[in-house]
Amino acid sequence: MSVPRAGLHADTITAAGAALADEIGFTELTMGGLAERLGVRTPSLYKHIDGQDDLNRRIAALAHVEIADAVGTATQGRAGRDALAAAAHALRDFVLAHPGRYAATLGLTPTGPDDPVAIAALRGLGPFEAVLRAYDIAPEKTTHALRALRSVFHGFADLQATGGFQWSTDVGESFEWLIDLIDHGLRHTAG
Amino acid sequence: MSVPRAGLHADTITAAGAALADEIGFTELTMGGLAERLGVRTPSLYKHIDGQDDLNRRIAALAHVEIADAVGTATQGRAGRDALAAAAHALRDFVLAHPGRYAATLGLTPTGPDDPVAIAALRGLGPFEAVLRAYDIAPEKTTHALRALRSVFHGFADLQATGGFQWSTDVGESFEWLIDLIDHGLRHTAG
DNA sequence: CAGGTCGGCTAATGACATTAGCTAAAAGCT
DNA sequence: AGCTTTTAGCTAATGTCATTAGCCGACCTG
Repeated sequence: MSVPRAGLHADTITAAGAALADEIGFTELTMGGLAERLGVRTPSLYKHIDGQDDLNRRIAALAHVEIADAVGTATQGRAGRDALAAAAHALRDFVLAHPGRYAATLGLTPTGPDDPVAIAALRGLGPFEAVLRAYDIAPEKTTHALRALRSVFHGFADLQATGGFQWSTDVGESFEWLIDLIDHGLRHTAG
Repeated sequence: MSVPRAGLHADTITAAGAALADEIGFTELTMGGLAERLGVRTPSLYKHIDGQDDLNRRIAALAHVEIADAVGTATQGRAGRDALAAAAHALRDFVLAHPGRYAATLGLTPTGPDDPVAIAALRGLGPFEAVLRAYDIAPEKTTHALRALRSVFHGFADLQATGGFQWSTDVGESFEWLIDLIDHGLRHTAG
């Protein structure tokens, strides 16, 4: 029986899993479905990844890195409200374009400081830190501001992605309003 | 064979499911585990609820109602920054005390306008609307402000519940700082 | 081309949700 | 009380999924 090799690798599998999750939803992602997508039998995946939890964490880490890249490039050469808006839009666009891999980042408890997910998540903070630099935030308050930014944008992106906004008023307009809210807040809470 | 009835009801099952989810985590909640907790065989649950998805939605609806109650009572007789802080703390306390049922509210797409989950979620907005009343928000901007509040507090609560804050600075302090940020933002974005 | 590693495979197991169909407990009626 | 009807438990069976064990040929190295 001839069984030519498929040339799989952990990264290929992760990328395919992320893409499939974007298509059918993260919760619908199964090992069997992913294997089929890759033209391979389910157990073959276990030669490269350690099971579904490992796959989920790899997808989450990938998403964190991609988000960091997107927000980073979006804010290049911008400052203040400009940078804030660019970062917010980049994150929101990412979530709308890739709801599956974004969902993978939620509800994951890091296993430890050396967890790839934790590392990627930390790296993802860099661009947001850069956005804050243009505001007059006391150094010891930077952590608070960082957490605030993360909360706000993830909260909005998440609620939109999961259909939390049922009523009719334009969501994009609400998003702009939220950016103004944060911009004003950052200016006046700096002290 | 004598089989005395257990006296189950959809509401009892929902309550037990919510409690169990708080203990072991929402994603670990299974029909079998819940049945065992209730001293009953798994298929018996199907006489009262329509399966796991139905159970999840019932738990989510319960959580929405409970959150609305908690935030509502917490903000009674308060206004402005006081009310804002009370609402934020009530929500955060709820999420920390009941992570399982809170998780049930996330990632659920409402099936329609008559979905109990959607109705409960809408009712959950009332208390937040009340908080906004003390701020000088133009009526046509109320929706934006409401969405902003929801995004901010859910974002923070969620990140904390799922361990998104890995580093050391006191989270409670960050929370107070966030409340100030929103308070200032609401005052200065009102126009 | 001989040998070893390793990536595919089939087969088996076990957890889980769900459905079908039985039976006895409760509830209602005369 | 006795009879009937409804219904809430049950056992048994099915199907989906993740995971493990173990085989065997493909590829690399000499």
